[in-house]
Amino acid sequence: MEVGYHPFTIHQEDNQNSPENSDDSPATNLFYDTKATSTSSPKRRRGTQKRVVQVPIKDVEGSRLKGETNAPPSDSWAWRKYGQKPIKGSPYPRGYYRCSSSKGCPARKQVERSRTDPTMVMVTYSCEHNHPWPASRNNTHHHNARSPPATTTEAATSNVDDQLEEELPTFTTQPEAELEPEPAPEPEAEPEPDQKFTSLEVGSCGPFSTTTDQYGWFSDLDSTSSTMLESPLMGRDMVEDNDMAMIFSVREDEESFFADLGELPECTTVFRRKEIERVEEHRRNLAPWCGTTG
DNA sequence: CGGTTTTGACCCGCGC
DNA sequence: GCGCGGGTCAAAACCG
Repeated sequence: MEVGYHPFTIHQEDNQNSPENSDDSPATNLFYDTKATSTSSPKRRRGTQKRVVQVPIKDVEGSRLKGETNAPPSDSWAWRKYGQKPIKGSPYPRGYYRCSSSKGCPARKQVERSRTDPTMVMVTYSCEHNHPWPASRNNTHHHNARSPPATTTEAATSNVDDQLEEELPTFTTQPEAELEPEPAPEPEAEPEPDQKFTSLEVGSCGPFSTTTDQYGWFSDLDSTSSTMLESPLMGRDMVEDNDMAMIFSVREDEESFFADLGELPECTTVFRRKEIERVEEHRRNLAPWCGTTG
């Protein structure tokens, strides 16, 4: 990775968004459901959680994938590409990646360049509910068998990760409260963490983790943003408490981006760090979103 | 040699 | 029922 996700926006989405809205409609873009998927189709995994991150392409360009239009933004996990598909209406293909950090890890991500803003890349992380993500490579570089991230763009991670590690999240997401109350045990989702991972914190759920440590992916992100946006749009049914449904980190210069979104402003709340800390403390009492092994 | 990427085929859900 | 589109599989190629 080059610089992690610097300016970024984070969304949560239902597992099955309208393809048409997958990335190019800002208004819809900012509204993503977090309901776990409940279809029975093997393709539509049950209880999957999704998070969408919008990453400026410039942060990604450094990673030159051979002719790759969607250089997958690097994060602290190892991903292996298992497919690529042209997306209707988009000049850019969508890349499908699966977590290679541990065996049987159901974590996936999709990388696709934004249609409306080719300078942005939409990264959709998905994880089965209650499935523990492998520990962020942030904390585990040394464990990985293939020392240098064998995958795509993650080659030059170390420095940035270390850097980011220091400015740990002053913000957090709040997914768990919105999740269906059912424990939803998913035996099949139980990963057999690779041996090499057994000594790691497998409890954290990667991009879906929720404590400072567990905010694995957030810790990968630059948290220099001074403004957080909450999107109550997640829906009350999913947000049973007053907890934040979601927090977007937005650089000031990106606020203009949101200003363009007609519906957004009226349904967003600006959070300051203090606010974030408060919420974060609150949310610590909540059950982890993607669950822990325990 | 092992892991990753590429890419066409296949499967499935959804809309008509 | 059919076609379309998205997501996944799997074999071959590629790479370190």
